Amino acid sequence: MSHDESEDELRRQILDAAGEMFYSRGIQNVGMDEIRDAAGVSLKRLYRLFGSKDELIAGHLALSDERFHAGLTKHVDAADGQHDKLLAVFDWLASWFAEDDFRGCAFINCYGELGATNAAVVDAARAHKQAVRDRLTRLATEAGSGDELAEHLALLAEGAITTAAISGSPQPARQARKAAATLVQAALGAASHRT
Amino acid sequence: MSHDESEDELRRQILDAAGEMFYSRGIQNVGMDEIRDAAGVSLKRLYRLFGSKDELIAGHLALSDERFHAGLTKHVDAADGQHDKLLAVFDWLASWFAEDDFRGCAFINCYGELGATNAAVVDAARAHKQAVRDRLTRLATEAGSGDELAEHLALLAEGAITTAAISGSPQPARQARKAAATLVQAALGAASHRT
DNA sequence: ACTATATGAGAACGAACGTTCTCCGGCAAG
DNA sequence: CTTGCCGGAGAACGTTCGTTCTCATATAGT
Repeated sequence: MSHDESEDELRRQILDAAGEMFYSRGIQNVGMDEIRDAAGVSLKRLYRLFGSKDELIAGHLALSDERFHAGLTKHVDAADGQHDKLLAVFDWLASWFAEDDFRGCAFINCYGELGATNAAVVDAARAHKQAVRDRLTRLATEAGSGDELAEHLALLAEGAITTAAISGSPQPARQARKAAATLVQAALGAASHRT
Repeated sequence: MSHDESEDELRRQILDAAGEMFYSRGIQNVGMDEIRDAAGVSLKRLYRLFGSKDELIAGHLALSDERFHAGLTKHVDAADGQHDKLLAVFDWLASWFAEDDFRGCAFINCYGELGATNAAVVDAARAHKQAVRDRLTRLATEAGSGDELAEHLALLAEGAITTAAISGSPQPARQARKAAATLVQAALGAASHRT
């Protein structure tokens, strides 16, 4: 019952290797043999820990979601003021888009490729996007606005992600930020006039 | 040099059949044999007309682009006033999202699946998205605003497409329209105050 | 009628892939 | 040292798929 590395460490190591290849090349363009090589484990171990490629995909999406929220939290927490915290979301997008291996949203890419045949992928994508909207709703509420502003900002962020991916430029983050500032101004300005 | 059906008709017939399957199921989940069956042609004819699956993919994207612009034109032309023409874009999105086989943007789905291995797909997606932004820029200019508003509306539209696909609801079109109205108001209101 | 070309139906081929199996070496227990 | 189990390396298997080939048939030209 004792190993050189714990099963959790191995799982993480495999998900790291597989995830990077899944994201950069598309899931169906990565074979289990390549994952075995990149992770430095045997096929037997790989299948003992994950059972099937579909489980690996599910794990990859779970890890992506985790990292997404961690990165977002870090940027938002660093901003001062509830107004700025809302806009910090878009600053975080800018830094994400500037990463040299940026290739859009893992969930959207996965949805396009596998959504029609793998229900778990659709569920994971839906849950992830819903969680993002929920976070924006919380931020908007704390800033004194409501659901509607949050949904609008979510649409801007979503659009910026795919536009940045396809155009290959990080600029959409800045444009989205500017549009977001206008919407925040319109929403909070109106609210503060009322109070 | 005479056939029952012209080569152009056959090409269209094949692209229709292939395109529907590509879009609904993902490209790598559709085999050439299935396309042959659905289009009712022989493999030989299929390969004479297209040469390879990659050419079929390129043709599919070209046809998707054509239909996209035709549908958009129809909706925008039906709107009265340059202000309403800008917002008509989002009404058109709403009717698109309500189609029962709606599954997001063919270009984005294709990009996620094949972008890393097929440069033609990336080029087609980039060109398509750029063309959409150009159209919005034209509409925004005619409405008396500039590039910036057009980029912002493009981000909203883009975000609405993927959000509608993944959430499975057409509602993002309405939300995007509302946000767009706010942005248009802010941009044109400011402009008209200046004049 | 005869030849030559073209076509359709589908078999065949070669590669890739997910998954399982074989074989062998190492190691712990007795 | 022997025995029995566990794990690694990778061969093997069965399937799928893009593409090409075979062969029988139909048709056009002379």
